[in-house]
Amino acid sequence: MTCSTTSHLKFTAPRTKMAKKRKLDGNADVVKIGNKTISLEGYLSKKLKKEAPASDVKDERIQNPDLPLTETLPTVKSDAEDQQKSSKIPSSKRPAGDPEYLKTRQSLPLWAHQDEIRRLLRKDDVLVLVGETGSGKSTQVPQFLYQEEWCQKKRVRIGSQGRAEEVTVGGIIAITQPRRVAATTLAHRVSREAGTPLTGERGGSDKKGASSRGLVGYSVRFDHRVPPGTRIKFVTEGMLLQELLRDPHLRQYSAIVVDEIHERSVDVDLLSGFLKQIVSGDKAGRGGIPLKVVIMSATANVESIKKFFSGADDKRPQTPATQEAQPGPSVQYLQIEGRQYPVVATHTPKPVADIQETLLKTIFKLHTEEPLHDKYGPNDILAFLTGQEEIEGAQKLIEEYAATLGPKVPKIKVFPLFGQLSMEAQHEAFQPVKGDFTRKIVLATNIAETSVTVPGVRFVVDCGKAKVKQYRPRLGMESLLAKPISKSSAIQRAGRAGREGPGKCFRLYTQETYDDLQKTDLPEILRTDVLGAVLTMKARGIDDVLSFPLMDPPEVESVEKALLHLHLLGALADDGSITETGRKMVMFPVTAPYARVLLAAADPEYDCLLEVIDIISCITAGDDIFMQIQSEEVREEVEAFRKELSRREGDLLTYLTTMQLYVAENTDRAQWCKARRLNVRNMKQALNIRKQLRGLCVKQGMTKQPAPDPQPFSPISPEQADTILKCFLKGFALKTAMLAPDSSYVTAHGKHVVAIHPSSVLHGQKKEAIMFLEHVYTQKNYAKKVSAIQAAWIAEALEQ
DNA sequence: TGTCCCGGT
Repeated sequence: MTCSTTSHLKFTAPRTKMAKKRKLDGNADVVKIGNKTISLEGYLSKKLKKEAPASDVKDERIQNPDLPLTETLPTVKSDAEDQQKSSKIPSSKRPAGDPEYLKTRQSLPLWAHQDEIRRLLRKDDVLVLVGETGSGKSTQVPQFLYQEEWCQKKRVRIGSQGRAEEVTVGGIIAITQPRRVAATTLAHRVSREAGTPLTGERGGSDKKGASSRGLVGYSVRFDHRVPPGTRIKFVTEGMLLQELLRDPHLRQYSAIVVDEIHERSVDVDLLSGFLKQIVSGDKAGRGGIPLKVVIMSATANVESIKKFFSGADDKRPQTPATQEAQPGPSVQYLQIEGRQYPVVATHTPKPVADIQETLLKTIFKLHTEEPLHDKYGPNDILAFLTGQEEIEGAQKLIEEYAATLGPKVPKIKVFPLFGQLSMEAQHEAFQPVKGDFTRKIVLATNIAETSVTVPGVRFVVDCGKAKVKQYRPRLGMESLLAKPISKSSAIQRAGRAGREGPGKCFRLYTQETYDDLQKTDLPEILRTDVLGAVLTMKARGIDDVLSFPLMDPPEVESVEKALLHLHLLGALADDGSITETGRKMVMFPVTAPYARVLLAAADPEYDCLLEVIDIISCITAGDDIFMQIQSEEVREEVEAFRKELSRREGDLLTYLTTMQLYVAENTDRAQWCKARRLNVRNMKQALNIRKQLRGLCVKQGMTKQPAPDPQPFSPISPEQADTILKCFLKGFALKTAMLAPDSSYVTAHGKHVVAIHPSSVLHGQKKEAIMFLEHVYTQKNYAKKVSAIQAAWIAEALEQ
């Protein structure tokens, strides 16, 4: 047999070398790593190579295969009415936009639809807009609308004759985003397109450009740029919910554009409910001026969303309130093509037994058969896996096998990509790979599905699963397990191969498995503890939370559990109305139990507010400020440093010591973190949260202005430690466990066996009783953020 | 005795 294909040649060359180098029991097609043996035999042979390709598996073209890929420039015909309207605005007041960007804007699929969008919103108040990836909806829609007549600021009289007041309504369009980076980068992009500056903290407190007016602004936590004259404001969903506390009628806005609604965060579900109430209400709170709502989705299954806003879907129990509700508004609908290259998806002919093995084979088959570059750019590979452990295992396998390949085979560089990775390590995965003769392979979790875009990707490998957190209200705990993804998620993953040129997606599951996938993911509100959602509603004036409009209402039992829990925390009175305590709790950007602990800490009985703020700042800053240590050598080295941080009372006091030493360190905090393997990004975030919480507590009169940093470090006494832990029990009385005779921990509430998670400083230790802030089922029932407490404290805490 | 999908106020 002659080796006629180059790819085969490429593989034959390294085999002898690999055999020499790795001494693999005489079988060159076997890779042995740890206790795992993977056979590549057959797969790389010509025989199988003829069978494997797409001929015997079904192909599926994803997203507009017929779309012309050449950029067409539609001629824009503005109608007479439009020209007349815009000519009334003095040209000096009409930002023309930056001509440099005009050509690019005109090439967007959305550009040709701008008159239609304006017309639909003049007619009705709600528009559902489906625009697939690359349509330009997030940047263009607000620019099309802000000069509309209905979008101008107006003075109106509000209230009955006796106590009428004149207020300003409208003038600004808000565009909500699920993530901070999206809100800030979109704002920068639109301000450049508009040719106006994006400067000024809260309308101009910084020196440079403080007085310069701008069209575009943004507002996310810890970062606000709203120049005077802002008409288009990008915000996170959570930020707009927060504004809703102060201004229930959203009076400063003429329109709210809800972007990426298909992601279905709890925040966007709540926001949709409030927006539905505003658009279908009597508008008295806005002086009769309507609020326009544009709902934007990247996926086309919006039937339920349309029904929700038009009121045709009333799933709520029939109560006097729902029966009297007015008929909903009419909802306009528009679908716009995306600008994606076609992606061909292939499925495996048979179910895959070993994901790692099939992943390795798929990647090396691609690597040897496909060119490194083509006219569209690099041909890199992005693989979707479930978690850190799987990614690191796969990386090791790929690197070991790649090292055995001969000099004629292109090199491979593997980049892991998951949330807990440092900023620099994540950044590396986005850079073009160094060296012409190298292919980039990114092994990612779901972070690459929505949160970040890896450039250069033309091949996607999809394992078909993702880890999903699910709350179990009956058990009061959550699970984090790998589950099959939805069809919509599979399509989204495949689409990542078609951003820069025609792509291919290799699904490591069968066509049949794909066909059986759920159409969409379960929205977060059905997978999470609704405690926070219920408190959010109560604080915004919703008395009967069960009749609040939600696209997917949680089970009544879950809501009732949350109401009881809030009552136990003192946020709700016996009649279900919100208490003073509850109103104070929602002011804090932390979950209800933490907010309760903050309030208790200000009580003279405990008097440990600054300490509690330090602890809560560390906990809510990210997954964990302590990074996991891989190798044994590093562990010994780091343990020496970490010893001075850890406290025998457990994780909470360890966090406190860490924060106190961190702020006392005044030479090189980054280096200090590095030596202790602390996540620098999370520590900086913790410091931001600490500053915000301190500010809020001062404002609430809970404490006087704390002394500025750096303060000298003085360790907490055992008595003070007891007080702090008792204070945390005010929020976490139910999350406690006692040591049983068989050395297991049994929870006080529910009598479940829990194990102390290996990330805890108390892992492997036996204490009389423990308190834990998190309860997650993964491999086992794990207790996380654990502290040692006295058994007597549990009864004491439960009595209150 | 051995570990963590992604976001957000």
